[in-house]
Amino acid sequence: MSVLEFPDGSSNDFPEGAVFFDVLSTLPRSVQKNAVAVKLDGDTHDLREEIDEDGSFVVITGSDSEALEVLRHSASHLMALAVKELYGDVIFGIGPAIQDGFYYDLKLDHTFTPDDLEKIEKKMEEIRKENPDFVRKTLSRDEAMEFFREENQPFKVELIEDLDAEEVTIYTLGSFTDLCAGPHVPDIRMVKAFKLLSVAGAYWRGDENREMFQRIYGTSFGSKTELEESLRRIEEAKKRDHRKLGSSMDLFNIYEEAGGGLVFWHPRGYTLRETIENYWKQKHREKGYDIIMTPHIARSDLWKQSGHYDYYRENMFVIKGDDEEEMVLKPMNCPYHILIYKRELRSYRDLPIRYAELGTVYRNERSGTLHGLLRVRGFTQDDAHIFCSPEQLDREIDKCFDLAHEILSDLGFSDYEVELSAHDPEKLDQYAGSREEWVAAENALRKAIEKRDLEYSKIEGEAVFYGPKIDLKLIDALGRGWQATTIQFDFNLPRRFDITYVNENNEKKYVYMIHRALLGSLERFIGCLTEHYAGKFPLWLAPVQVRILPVSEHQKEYAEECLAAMIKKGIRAEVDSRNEKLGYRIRAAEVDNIPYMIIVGDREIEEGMINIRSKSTGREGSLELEKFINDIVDEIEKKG
RNA sequence: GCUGGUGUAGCUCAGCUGGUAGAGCAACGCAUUCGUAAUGCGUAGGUCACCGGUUCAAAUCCGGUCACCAGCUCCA
Repeated sequence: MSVLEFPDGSSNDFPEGAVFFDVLSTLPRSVQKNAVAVKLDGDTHDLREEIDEDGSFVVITGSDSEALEVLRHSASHLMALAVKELYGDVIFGIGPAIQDGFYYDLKLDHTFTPDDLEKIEKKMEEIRKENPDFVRKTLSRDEAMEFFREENQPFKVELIEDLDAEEVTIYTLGSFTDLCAGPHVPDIRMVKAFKLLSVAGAYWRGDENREMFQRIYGTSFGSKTELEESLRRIEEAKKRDHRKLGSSMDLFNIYEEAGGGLVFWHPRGYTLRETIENYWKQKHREKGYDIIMTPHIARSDLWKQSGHYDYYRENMFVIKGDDEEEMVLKPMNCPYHILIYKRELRSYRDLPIRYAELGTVYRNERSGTLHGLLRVRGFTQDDAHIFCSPEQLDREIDKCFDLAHEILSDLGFSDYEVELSAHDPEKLDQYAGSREEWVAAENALRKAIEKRDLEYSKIEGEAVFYGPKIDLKLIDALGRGWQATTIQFDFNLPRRFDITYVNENNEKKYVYMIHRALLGSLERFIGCLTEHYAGKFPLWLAPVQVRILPVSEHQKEYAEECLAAMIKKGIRAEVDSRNEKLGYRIRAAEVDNIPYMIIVGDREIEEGMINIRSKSTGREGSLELEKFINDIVDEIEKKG
C-alpha cells in the first residue's frame, strides 16, 4: 500500500498494484482530462506506472513547461511512427524533447526533402485520429536487447548496452516500439498542435566519426493558438536577422569574391562600428589601460614558442612565399602583448600593466560554421591582457567586471548569464600552473560574481588547460543568449615566454596574466546588437541620426542650411531632397530606421523653425533649429 | 569538415516534364512641387554563381568548385 499526499494537504492510500491512473479517477474530471503525467516527490512519472512508494503527489497538466516536455516527447514518437508507416525500414536513433520542440534521428534509404515534412505531418494527423494506445512495458535488460536485435535496431541495442539498469522500459505506439524512459501522454490525441520545421544531418551521439542520421526537427504545443504564436515569433526573429538588416540598412556585406567569413564594412556600418570603437577606447583610457596596436603577421617561431603552432595549427592561416620565412596570420593577440611586456625587466612597482588592443585576428574556421557576423574568419577582438601580482588579482578581476558592466549597459545590455569554468580537481596534473594559482584565480572570479549577487553556474572540468575563466552571455530583447565577455587566466604563456616581475624581496616571480575581451569581437557584438535593437539603434549609435526632408524643392536651400548647422555640431545628418512626395520619403526614412526626421516646408521657413518627427513617437511638432541641436547633442551625450 | 537544401536584374521572387528569360520594389528619365509610412508614365538593367560534360539545343539534366541557408561537429 502507498500513501499519497495531495497539494491541498489531504492524503489517500492506494493498494499494491495500483497505477497512477487510479489516483486520477479520484480527482475532478477537469484534472483527469488534462493530466499529462504526475510527479511524486519531485520525480516525474507516467500515468501507466505502478505506485510503489509514498510521497507528495502533483498532477502535471495543461501547458506548464513539464507538460510541454512530455507532450513534445510523445510528438517525437508519433512522428517516428508516421515515418515508419510511410517509409518502411527505418533505423532509429534518439528522439528527445528539446528546448523549443523535439527531434528524431532516423536512418533510411530515402532522403527527406522539405516536401516530405508535410507528408509526414499529414500521416501524423491520420494516426492521431486513429488513436492507437500508448503502451508502457518493463523488460529485463536481456529481453530488451533481444527484442531490439530482432527489430533490427542496432542503435537501440547500443543504448541498452551502455545503460546500468537491470530493467528498462519500452513504449509502443501502433507499430512503433521504442526504448524510452517516458513519461508519455496517456492519450496520443493530446498531441494536437504540432509542426515539423526542418531536416538536417546529425552524427550518432554527436561523434563526427560515426554514422550520420537524418534529423527531423519539429515543435508541439498544448494548443493550436500557442503553436501559431510560436511560429509567429520565429518569423519575428527572422525579421531581426542581422544578415538581413545588415544588407537592407547597408551596414556590411560579405563578398563571395573575397571569401566566406570576411566582413566588408560599408560606410554606415563602419560609422556604427567607429562609434563603438571610440567609446571603447575612451572608457579604457579612463580605466587605466594602455592602448596598443600590433601587426597582423609574425614569424612562425613566435607561434611555435606560444604553442599555437602545434595546438592551434588547423585554425591558423600560414603564409609562405618562395625562399621566404614562414609567417603566421595572427589568430590571437596574446604573444604580441607579451613581447611588449617583456621588453624590459618588470618590477612589482610597475604592476598592474594593462595592454588593450582592438586587435584584428584571423582564424581558419571550418566552412560550415561560418554565420553572418556571428562566426567569421577575420574579426577584431576588444582584447586586453592584464599582467599583475597575486596581491592585485582580486582587485583586477573586480575592475574587469565593473568595466564590462559599464560598457555593456551603455550599449543596451543589462542582463546576462554567468558561467564559471573551473578545473577538475581529479585531473590537476593536466593543467598548466600550480594548484595555488588555480585556487587563487578561481576564488578571484567567484568573489567578483558573488559580490554582485549575480546568478552563475560553475562547471567543474570545463576550464581549458591553461586557466579558469568566466564567460558572460548577453540576454537580448528576445531573451536569447549571446556569448560576449570572457575573462580568462593564463598560466601557460607566462611559462612559455618566461614573463616575470621582481617582487619586493628581489625574487623573480611569474606574473599573473589575465586575458579579457568584453564585447568579444566587434563583428559578433555588432551582429548581436543589431538583432537586439532590430536595427533601430539608439540615437548615439545610429549610423544616420537625422534626415532632413524638404517638403518640396523650394525648401531645399533651407534644408541644406539646417544640415550644415547639424554637421558642425557633430550630428550625423543628411538631406533627402529627391523628387518624391513627402510621404514616400518619410516611409523611406522609417524603413532605414533613422531616429529623427526633420521636415521643412514654407511654414517652417516663415517661422524660422523646423518640424520634428521621431521614429519612436511620431510627430513631435515645431522647434527652433538651435534648440533641437542642443537637445539632440544632449541626448547623444547621454547615450539615449 | 559532414548531411540536406539553395544560388535567375541592386533587392524579393516566378520560370511545369530541355527550345538561349519575367514580375514587383529599387535605379534612371519625364511629368508633377507635393505637409507626416509608397504620385503617374516611360527607360534601362541578366554569360541564369563558376568550370566542365550530355544533347541539334541547357537557367532547366549530370559531375566538380565556390558561396549561402538549416543542423551536426568544431570553437587548444
